[in-house]
Amino acid sequence: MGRPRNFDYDTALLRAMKVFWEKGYDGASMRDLTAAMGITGPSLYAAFGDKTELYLKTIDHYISSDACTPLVVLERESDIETALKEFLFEVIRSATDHESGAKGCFIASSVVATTEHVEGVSARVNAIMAEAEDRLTARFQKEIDKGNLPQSFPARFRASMLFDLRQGYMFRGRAGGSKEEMLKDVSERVRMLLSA
Amino acid sequence: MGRPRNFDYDTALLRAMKVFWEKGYDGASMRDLTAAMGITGPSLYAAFGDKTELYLKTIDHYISSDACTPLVVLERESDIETALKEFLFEVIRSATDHESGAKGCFIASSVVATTEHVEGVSARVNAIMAEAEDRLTARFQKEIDKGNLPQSFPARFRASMLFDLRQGYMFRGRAGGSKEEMLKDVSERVRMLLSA
DNA sequence: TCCGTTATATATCGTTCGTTACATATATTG
DNA sequence: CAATATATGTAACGAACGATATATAACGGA
Repeated sequence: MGRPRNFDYDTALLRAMKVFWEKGYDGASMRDLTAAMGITGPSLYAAFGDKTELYLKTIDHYISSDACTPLVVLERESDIETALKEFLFEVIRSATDHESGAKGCFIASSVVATTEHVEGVSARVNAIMAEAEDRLTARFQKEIDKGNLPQSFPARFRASMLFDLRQGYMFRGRAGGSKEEMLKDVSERVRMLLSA
Repeated sequence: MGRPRNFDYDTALLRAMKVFWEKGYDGASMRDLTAAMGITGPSLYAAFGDKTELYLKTIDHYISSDACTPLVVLERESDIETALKEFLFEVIRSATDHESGAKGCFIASSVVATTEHVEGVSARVNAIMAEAEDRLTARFQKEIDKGNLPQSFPARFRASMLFDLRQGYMFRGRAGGSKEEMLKDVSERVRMLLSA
């Protein structure tokens, strides 16, 4: 009941995320946000709450969509070597070619800077880290259980290596590194990750 | 000639870095900065220029001191396995125990967010990345030349792996990860980095 | 068709922002 | 001891900040 809003909630949220991603929490002004979202201040407050609430909503959106895309790819592909390559392809793609136009990783490049300063950020960052490492570990463990991977390194160890390599790619993307350069040694990285 | 300043330039710069590191460029207000530096606004402007100039000076300071400490350790130690371990120890230490009290890496956790938005940042970030990768590569190449390291992976490849692992540690540090947890698998990471 | 409800647009609130005049204090130089 | 030069502290500038009061517009239900 009542007058319907004449903007799309998810589209507006995505545009807000792009602004926070590129300018950071403090660098993104309400005027930047309303301009990018195509709505007025009161509409923003009515739909998303204040600036901090909007910020947390963009983080939740990123976590539940963009951040897990590489994980889905990794879990879908049965061959571990192919799975790892496609995981890294997806990581590199999102670091350099995100649909929003922003570079790097929203969490690693922008959000993490506010962990101590904006309430609720730390919990979200730790949650997504834990989930990612668990799912990466499960994928390696599955391969070990099938006998396709030497036990010389534990699954959790390979997972944390892969997770940290991801941060490296995200840093490179944010710093302006090219997709082509990052793609160069994916095969060798996979070979090292699977080494005995 | 003229009245001497009654604060220490480098000490004030270090305190400014801590503020930028923890709060980011936009999150750090001039009042935050002057309070932490123990000086007044006009003194800050006279000694360091405006906010952006001060910011760039803190970046230069970090690059020329903190950022290269692990590299120095790596180059000093002759045994490659020990060198890599101590490099990672130093990375983990600076990610979790920096004298300023800030967590993570100033560049990776804060500065990189402003690459597109603050003039001069991008050039500095790219310069320090290039230097770091060159010095890491040189260290691995030296070992290959001595015949202590298989040529199965090129020196530059091992270097970029190590560099990206560093970003992972820095991310963990910023997110509140503990030193002890990070130290756990240093030995195994070194083993994998030296694998054939 | 009128009412209750929610969204929208305009205008503006008080606060904080980065920055700077201005006057004063403390050094060196002649 | 002047004269000059630089640093300091106080106070305040205009601009931009996050947030909102108010009035109007557009829907569903009675």
